Amino acid sequence: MQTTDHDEEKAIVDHVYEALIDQRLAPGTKLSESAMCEAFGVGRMRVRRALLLLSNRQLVDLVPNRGAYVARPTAKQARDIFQARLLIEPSIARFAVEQASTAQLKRLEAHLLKESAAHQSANRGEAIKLSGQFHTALAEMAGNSVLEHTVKDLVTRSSLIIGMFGHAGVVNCRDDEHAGLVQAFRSGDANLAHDLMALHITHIKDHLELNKTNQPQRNLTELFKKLK
Amino acid sequence: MQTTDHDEEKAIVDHVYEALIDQRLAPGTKLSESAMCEAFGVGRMRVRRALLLLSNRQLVDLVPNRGAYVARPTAKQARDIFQARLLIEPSIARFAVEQASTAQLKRLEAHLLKESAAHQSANRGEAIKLSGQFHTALAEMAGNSVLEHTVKDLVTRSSLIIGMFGHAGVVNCRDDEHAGLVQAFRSGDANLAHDLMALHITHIKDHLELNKTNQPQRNLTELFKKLK
DNA sequence: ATGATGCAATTTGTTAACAATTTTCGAATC
DNA sequence: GATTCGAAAATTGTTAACAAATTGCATCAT
Repeated sequence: MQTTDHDEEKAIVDHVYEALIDQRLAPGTKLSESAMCEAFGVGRMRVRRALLLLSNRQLVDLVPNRGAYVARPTAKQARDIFQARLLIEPSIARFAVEQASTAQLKRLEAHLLKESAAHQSANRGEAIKLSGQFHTALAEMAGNSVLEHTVKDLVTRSSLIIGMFGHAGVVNCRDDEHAGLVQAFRSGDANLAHDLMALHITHIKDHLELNKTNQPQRNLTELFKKLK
Repeated sequence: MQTTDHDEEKAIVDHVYEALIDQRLAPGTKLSESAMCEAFGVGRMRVRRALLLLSNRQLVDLVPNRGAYVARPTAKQARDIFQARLLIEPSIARFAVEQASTAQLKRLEAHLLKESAAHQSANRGEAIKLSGQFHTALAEMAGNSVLEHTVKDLVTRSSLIIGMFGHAGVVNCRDDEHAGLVQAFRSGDANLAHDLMALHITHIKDHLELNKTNQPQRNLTELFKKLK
């Protein structure tokens, strides 16, 4: 299978997803065409199409004549997203337990180990990245491509939400809750996995400050840096 | 607020959604750029971007150097889609009952009347259109934009699935089941709406023939093989 | 007829130039 | 010093020409 045309922009989109999950791209960040062209070594058309796809997933705001900006979810959107996650992901966990092969379970265990290590070594960046990937990994294991893509979008947008509404210093997922979920996998208890996931998502949501007046912009931190 | 740039291609995308739900665009239909340009009276770029967005929602297959074709869901995709609908839409129905304003309820009643009329007058095209819209209308009423968009995609893809795997002459939704749902709305019984929706989706799915040998294509090549 | 071959015509993909808008920055003014 | 204005620069949006691939069709040979 030769490299088709769409692979390049798919790669761009995937890289942006990853950067968002890892919280390396903050809400409101401008994604200028020239910068993207340089970053990925691609023509303007490819960048343009990638940005269109990202905006279609509501990860990027495309402002006419002003360019592309990493989306800044509203409190309402945040509530909708977590309501959706609370509806979908517990069942994902259930399906994943029911469908998991031993190889998949093994990979999940390995993932959890890396995640715990990152937490213990206070490697915040790595911890954020791995805890986001935990949820998408489960969605893959459930074996339903529709739910997998939906959850991937929701998890990615959740990273933006945490960037907008999370307290400073608080990591998005507590790894011990992930550990509990993996334990449910080991014992093959689908119902337990379901309930633990529901609890887990509720906890993530409860650590947000959605009622805080719509934070105008968090870019203030960046502005302060520049003032220095 | 003036008409922005993206409105045009958004309009194209919306029109295609509608045509797919109404089953006026069959799976496999070629959507050539020139034809689309003519149909919507826009430049090639707009068409191109609209097709990219549709392919991103898996409603269109973009084949390199060969153009865009209305997607032909596989049996696996069909199962995934209905599993997702069975997971999401009953809760949508519950939320909708809980959130519905009297104005919304009134519109739903009006919709049901039109739907019944279309059924009784054997207006197949109109009946298909309205029964598809019933589900998206409920998703709107639930007040969650994430779930609304997700359901809209799933319902649209379901129309393609019915075009692929449904028996000839069978309409996708039975209007009496929609009537039952509206009755649950009248009585404000959210749990009943939940269960009726679950039943309803199960019925739709059960009327498909997903196990039938993956209808490769009712294309001419397949017919030629059979003639031989 | 059937199938293969090659050339034209069509269709899709890409690039680059051009147009329109916004942003930047400095000078002029108060 | 702050503000306003305007032109230059930078950025985004659009168009059109060009390149590449596929399709259609006529021709030819079997």
